[in-house]
Amino acid sequence: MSTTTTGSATTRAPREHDEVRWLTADEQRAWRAYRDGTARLLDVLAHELEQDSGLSLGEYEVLVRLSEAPQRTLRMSELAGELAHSRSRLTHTVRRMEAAGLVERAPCLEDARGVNCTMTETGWRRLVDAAPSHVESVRAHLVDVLSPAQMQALGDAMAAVGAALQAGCAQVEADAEAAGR
Amino acid sequence: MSTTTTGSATTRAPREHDEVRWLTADEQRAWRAYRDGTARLLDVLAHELEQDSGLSLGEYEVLVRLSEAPQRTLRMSELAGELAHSRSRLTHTVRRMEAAGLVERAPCLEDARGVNCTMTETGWRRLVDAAPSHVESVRAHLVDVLSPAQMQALGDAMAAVGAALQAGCAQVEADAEAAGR
DNA sequence: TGCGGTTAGTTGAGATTTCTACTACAGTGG
DNA sequence: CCACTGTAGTAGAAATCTCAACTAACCGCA
Repeated sequence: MSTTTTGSATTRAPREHDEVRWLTADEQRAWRAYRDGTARLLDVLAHELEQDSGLSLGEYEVLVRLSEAPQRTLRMSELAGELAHSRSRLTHTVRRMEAAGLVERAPCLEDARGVNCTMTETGWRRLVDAAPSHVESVRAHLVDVLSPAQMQALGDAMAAVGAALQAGCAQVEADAEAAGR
Repeated sequence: MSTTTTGSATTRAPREHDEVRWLTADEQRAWRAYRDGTARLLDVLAHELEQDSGLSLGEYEVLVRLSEAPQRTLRMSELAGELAHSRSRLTHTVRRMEAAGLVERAPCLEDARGVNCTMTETGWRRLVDAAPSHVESVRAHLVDVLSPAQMQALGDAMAAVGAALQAGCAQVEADAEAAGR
C-alpha cells in the first residue's frame, strides 16, 4: 500500500522513509506535452475568440451555460459550480457582463440569499454571433488535429481526471466532517 | 474542400454560404470534459504546490526549465518560448523571483540586448524541496487516475495539438512574409 | 422564538496577467 | 558609416483573478 493510493492526497505529510515515486520518462513526456499543449491551445482559442467576437473565454463560457439552462437563468452558485470558478471570480465576471448588458441579475424568490443570473437578448445574440467562429477555432486547433479515436480518448481521460477531483473534494469534506465530529 | 482544412485558420473570414461544422455530440462531450477537467486539475495542482512549498505553478515551471539548462541559465526569450509565456509576463515573474532570491539576471555577453537568467542556490534548494510533493500531486490527480495507455494517449494527443499550433505560428509568419513581400 | 452553524453572494485589496509603448542593440543593404 | 528593420527586454496601466473578510439569510434545534 503506497503513500499515494487513495483518499486525501491533499494532506501530504512530508514523506518519511519511503521514496518519492518520480514520473517515468514516458509519464514525464506525456505530462509535459499536456501542460504545454494545453497552455498554447487555450491561449490561441482565447485570442481568436476575443478577436472575432470581443468576448473573453470566460464570458463565453458563462453565456454557454446560461443558454442551456431553463429560462436562460441559473443561480450564481450553480453557474460557479459548473464552470469550476470561485464564487468570487464569478461575481466579478458577472458584474462586468451585466455592465456590458450581456446578463442581468435578480434576487431569487425561493431563497432570499440567492441571485439568479439571466442572459439578456443582447447576450444571446452575442453568443449566437460568436459561436460559429469559436467552433471553427476549436476544430482547427483541436478536433481536426486529432483522429476521432484520439479525441475520444482525450475526453475519456480528462473526464476521469475531473471525476476523481470531484470525488476527492467530497472526500476532503467527509474527512473534515469526521475530524470535527 | 472545407473552410477549415489547412493553413491560416487564424484569419477566419465570416463564413459565407457554407454551413458551420458544429461539433458532434461526442466531440462536444470530449471537448467539455477536457476543458473542465483541465481547469480543475490545474487549480488543484497550483493550490497544493502553493500550500506545500510556497511556490506558484509559474515559478515552479521557471525553476524546472532553468534546472535543466546548462549552467542553470537561460536567456529570457528562450525561457519565455519554452514556457509559452509572453516576454512581458516572464519579465514580471522573473522580477518577482529575483526579489525573492530564486534567480538572478545578468547581461548576456554575446548579445548585449539579451539577459541571462540563472537559478540561484536558494532557487535550486526550493525546487528540490518542492519537487517531491508536487510529483505526488501530479500522480494523485492525473497519472495514477489514468491507465498507462490513457496517459500515453493524452500525451500523444496534446503533443499533436501543440505541434500543430507551433506549425500554425510558423505558417502565420510565413503568410505575413509572403503578404508583405 | 432565538441561538449557533452553514450557505450564498459581494466586496475590496493585493497579486498576477495582458496590452501597449518604449529603449537599446543587432543585422542588412546602400 | 549610416539608415532601416527586426529582435530582446522592460515598464506601467488596465484588466482579471485570488484571498480574506463581511452581510444576509437559511436550517436545525432547544
